[in-house]
Amino acid sequence: MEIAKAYNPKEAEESHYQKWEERGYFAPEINENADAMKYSIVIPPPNVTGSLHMGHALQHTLMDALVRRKRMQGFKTLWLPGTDHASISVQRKIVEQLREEGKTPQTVGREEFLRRAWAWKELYGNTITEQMRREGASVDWSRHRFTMDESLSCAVIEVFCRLYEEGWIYRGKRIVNWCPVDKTVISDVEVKDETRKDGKLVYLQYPVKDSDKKITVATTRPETMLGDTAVAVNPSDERYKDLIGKTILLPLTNREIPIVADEYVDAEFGTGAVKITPAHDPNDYELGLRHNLEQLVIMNDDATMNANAGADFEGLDRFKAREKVIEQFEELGLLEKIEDYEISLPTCERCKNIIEPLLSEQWFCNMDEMREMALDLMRREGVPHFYPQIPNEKVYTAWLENLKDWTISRQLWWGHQIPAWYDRAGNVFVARSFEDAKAAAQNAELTQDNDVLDTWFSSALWAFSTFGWNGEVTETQDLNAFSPTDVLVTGRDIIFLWVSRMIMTTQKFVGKKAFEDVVITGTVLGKDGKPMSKSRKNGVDPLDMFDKFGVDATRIYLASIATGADIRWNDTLIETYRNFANKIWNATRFCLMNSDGAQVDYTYLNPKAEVAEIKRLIGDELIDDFDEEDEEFLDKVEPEFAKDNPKENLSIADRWIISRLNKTALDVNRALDRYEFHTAVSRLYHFFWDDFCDWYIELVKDEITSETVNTKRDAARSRILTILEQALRLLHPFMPYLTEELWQKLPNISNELHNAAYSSAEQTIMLADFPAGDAGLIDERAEAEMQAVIDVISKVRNIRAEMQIKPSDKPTIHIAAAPNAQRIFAQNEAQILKLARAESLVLSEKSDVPKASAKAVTTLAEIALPLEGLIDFEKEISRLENQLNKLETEQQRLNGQLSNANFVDRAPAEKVQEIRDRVAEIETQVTALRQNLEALK
RNA sequence: GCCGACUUAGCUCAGUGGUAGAGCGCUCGCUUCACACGCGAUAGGUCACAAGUUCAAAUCUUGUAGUCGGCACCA
Repeated sequence: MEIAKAYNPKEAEESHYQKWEERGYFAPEINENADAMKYSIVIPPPNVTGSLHMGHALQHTLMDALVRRKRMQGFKTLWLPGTDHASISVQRKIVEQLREEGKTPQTVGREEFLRRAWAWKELYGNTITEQMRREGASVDWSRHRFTMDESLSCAVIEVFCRLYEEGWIYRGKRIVNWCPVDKTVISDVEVKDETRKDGKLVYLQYPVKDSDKKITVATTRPETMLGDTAVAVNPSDERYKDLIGKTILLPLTNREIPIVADEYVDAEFGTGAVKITPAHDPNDYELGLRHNLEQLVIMNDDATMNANAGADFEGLDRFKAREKVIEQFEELGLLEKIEDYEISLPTCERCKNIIEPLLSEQWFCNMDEMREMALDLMRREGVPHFYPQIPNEKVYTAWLENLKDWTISRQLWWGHQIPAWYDRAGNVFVARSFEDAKAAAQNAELTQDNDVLDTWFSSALWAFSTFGWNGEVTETQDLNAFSPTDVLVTGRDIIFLWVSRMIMTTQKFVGKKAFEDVVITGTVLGKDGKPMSKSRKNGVDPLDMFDKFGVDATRIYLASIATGADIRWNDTLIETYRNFANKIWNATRFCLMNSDGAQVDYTYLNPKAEVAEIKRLIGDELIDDFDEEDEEFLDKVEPEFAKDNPKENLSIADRWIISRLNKTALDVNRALDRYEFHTAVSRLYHFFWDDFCDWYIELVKDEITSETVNTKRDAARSRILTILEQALRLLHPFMPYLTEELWQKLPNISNELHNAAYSSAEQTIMLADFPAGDAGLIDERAEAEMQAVIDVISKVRNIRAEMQIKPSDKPTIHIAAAPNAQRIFAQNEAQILKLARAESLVLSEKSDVPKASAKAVTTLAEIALPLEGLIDFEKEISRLENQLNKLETEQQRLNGQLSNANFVDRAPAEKVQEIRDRVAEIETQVTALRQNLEALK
């Protein structure tokens, strides 16, 4: 078989996804087992305006790994994809489009605006879904949902109406967060405080009427003084006591405003006197209500001043107005001072512009009932389980406990229009349809509320609206089959915006938990350690990474990040995994180049079958003496048995790699069960590279590449192929393309390797059974023996490197060891000679070699390489001293512990014994090294 | 102001009580018939600092410093 020398990701990425999708592997219906357990995840719906960024790539990688493993394990698996309609983003695009044509939303009207929005969504809305195909995301496209789909929209209407009818949703006039650029209100969670060191605190003097006194107030927003309707002081503040009840002549305006007393004012802070602007500040608003103050709105929706600000200011932008107010105060001699002041500015999370607190009539949702449901779920069942639990669970519950009403209306057109109608008198009729509203209004003439709902209002229903719940239909097959979902994988930034709200609404409307577990990923930071952003230009486009390193390398790199930890983007790390992909490719290439006469066949890998076969062969007369645990006995019968059964003849190396493989499989499964993706990746990386490539392939290489055709060689070829096949399956959830590409090339692959739930599907690694790992195949004896062999080879290599022995020089290796250790080395003589590049192996119980030898010790062996003429005695002495030093340091430390009576008395006996054993080992080695050194000196 | 996280090799990061780890980089040697995106061998760390608990602390407790995050406040 011709196979390229290096892995070319593009080739593999082109062909497989389409097949997987067309053949329905992503849909839960592929599962043929009627009793299969379900496994479901809903995707955090990306913005329909968006394109894939690193955060998506990370989250999708983790979700896909979870889903692919569960699918391979035979679960009826659904990963449901979708997009949300992103009110503000789309609105902004269409406004921009209109502006280029010299039009505005108002001139074209709502209908035309929405027509354009839908057209835009049709044209560009698939960008991200196409990119997800590139990622290899195994989502069920047949269940793709969009938040403005008809059924999901019905769900929104139903939920709004129910909450209204129950009194949770109401309309009212409040101070809200107004974004003057997007010209809409946004909710508290969409406001981001930005600390600015260059703020100014401006001290303004207000003259008191019928007095020559002035009151000084301080403000960071001087322009709002145009909307002041009072000055407040603390009632017990001696400085101002006599002024309470008097009147201020508000400069720059013709207005007179009262001086009021209120406990809210902190006499210690600033001047102790506060200007009150009820229509432009939440605290002032509350205070204004208490004192019955006028609420004077002085700004337009674009944050320019309106007529209430006075003719001098009308039309001016808020910041221009600020300058002008300061100038005029200065001219009037009423500007006391300006101080530098660190302030935190509320900014719009999306457009970064400064939010203006503004008095406005909006729809709100009181969350008290739903909040209690969510808190209750956490208190009683600990659901959802956050991964990592710290600090996410605490952040989540603390936020819920302090939850305020949610501003749900938006002054936008793209989205779910609020199902509220008004008659001419301004009476409101909330209803599921215009007809219902009209009936309720007794056929009065009605106009619908202009606003739409917050996009997050519909996203909040995602955990059940996606399964068909729409208010009218409240039970569907999918809802029963897949809800609650098993896990939600998302970013820290939307715990409040989305996760918590989804938990609350699902609890209230379906009476279920939305999901059991929540995995909170960290943030992928730019190379500068800051969050990636367009303005910083530190972003890394996942698609560029796919092109440069391949999808699989990018995926497994992302999965290698510790769960929940932030990671600084680093090209050299992704290169590691590109190299890893190439390593897998080449290991497979090697196996395939030597695969004549071989096939993937699990009967080659089962030492248990071997034992059973031995039992059968040795017959009845010996069966009574047979003991599986009796290693001596096995040693005796194995060679006999193997003579006739090359298929069942497992070497120590075979037993070792089988043991390592099964440990790996167990570890990978355990790690993924705990969402420790990085642990799983690390185990796979080191198993494949270190155990399989560096050792196993090298150990069996001679046998496999032998040109002598015989059953023994073919058995060895089959074994390595079978190990490889198992490794590919373990890697598949992280590296879907590479593993499918290679798996399909293996000989004797068929759907018989599938999990039982997929026996009719065409052969694909996607549906192969995921290795669970078999603790019974862990062979500690083989691992210890193999380790002894590896130690010897490593020590010899070390001597060779230090003594600068040419690769072509092949010394003789002398090993002094106990008889049973000698047996191990004898059994692996060929491998030791090859990997240590030696001519011959001499085994003995006692060391007896020429003085001109380089030496080393391992746990089980004393090694000597006679190097007549090659040895540099000085170098050898320092080499041995180096070894000795290390051992003696350890010896000292351990002896220190053992001589501590407290340790021996109080530490677990097991631990003490462990250390005693280790000391004994060290002593043997130290003695040998000392003797060697003596001999040299 | 409150709460929390982090500080480990030159760099980026794993590691929740018992011999300090990985990848990259550095040094040395290899065109060894899968792979130079490779192979082999080294070097490199008072685990931020201080005190405490413990037979034993990178790991638990407290404090200090620095970095970052969330919330509150923001006249």
